[in-house]
Amino acid sequence: MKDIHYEKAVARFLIFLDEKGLRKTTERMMMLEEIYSRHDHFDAEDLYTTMVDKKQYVSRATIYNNLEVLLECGLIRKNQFGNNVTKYEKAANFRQHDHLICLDCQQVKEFCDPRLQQIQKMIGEMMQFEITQHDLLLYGHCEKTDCENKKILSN
Amino acid sequence: MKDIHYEKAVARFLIFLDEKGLRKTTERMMMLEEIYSRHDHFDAEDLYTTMVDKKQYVSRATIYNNLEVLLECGLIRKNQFGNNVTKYEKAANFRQHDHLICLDCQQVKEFCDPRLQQIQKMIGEMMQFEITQHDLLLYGHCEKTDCENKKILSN
DNA sequence: TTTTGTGCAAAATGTTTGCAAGACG
DNA sequence: CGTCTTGCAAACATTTTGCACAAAA
Repeated sequence: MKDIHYEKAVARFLIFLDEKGLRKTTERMMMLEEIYSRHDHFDAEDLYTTMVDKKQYVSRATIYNNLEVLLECGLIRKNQFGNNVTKYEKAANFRQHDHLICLDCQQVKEFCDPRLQQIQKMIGEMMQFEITQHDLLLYGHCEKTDCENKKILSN
Repeated sequence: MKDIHYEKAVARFLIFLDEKGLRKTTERMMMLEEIYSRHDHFDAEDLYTTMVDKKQYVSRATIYNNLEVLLECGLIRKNQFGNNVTKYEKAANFRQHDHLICLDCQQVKEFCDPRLQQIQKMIGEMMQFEITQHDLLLYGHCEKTDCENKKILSN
């Protein structure tokens, strides 16, 4: 749990809070710890319920507020996989990657492709945009035998 | 307005409705016509208000229902550009394209890159997914002089 | 005439906001 | 202490649902 990524994230967060004149609150540190112990794509409600279950009491308002702070600090990444729910994942120290979503069982896999950086650069020049980030979503059907039931899961 | 794309869309829609045993209602045909006369990325509410303004009375429930039908028929495409609003655009007879979004003024531009098809194919084989579609979002800052004000527009 | 589709209003979902009370610096 | 942050509940925005009535086939 207390791995190197988490330690680095804490350090970075503290510096960020200081630079922005924001306070180091228990809630913020608890959220960072919880997020860095997860390996999934979660939404605000997931985070809220897990934390409450673990007796790490934090209100929804605080969750929403600080997801914004963590996002601005670059410690988490925001995603939307086709439905209207905003999903997050920890971000620092990990390679840029993109997502592959199964339309039947909603599982999300990750992959990397270096060509995307080239595309991003080329399109930016061509369209006269300063592109800061990309997000490639591939949708399809996975090969799990128990998938074709089209179960509706939340992730 | 009554261009070739629209005519083809109508034909395709009628066949689709017939095959699925769905009915050809006034509301469905009005929606298709309105959508094919637009050239933007709109949401359910945009469509609702425009149609009501034009005295093409359709309820919100009907809008939502039939956006699903049109989507399944492949006549429209669904998008989410970072906020929690589902945007749509007409789809038939147009080349696959992707989107470039300005984080300041929210304008959306379109582009094509053939390499994406290759990436899609390769990743599908590698990850053992049958990939049916992709969606590449590039985010950045456009070069409009009046953009940096970070105006909040809806599109 | 039999269903499917529509419209309305209520409910459900996800997120934001206002404000009093609490905690950080 | 002053101010930022939290927690609660109410407000909001978007989408879904239940049901009576209308209209395709």
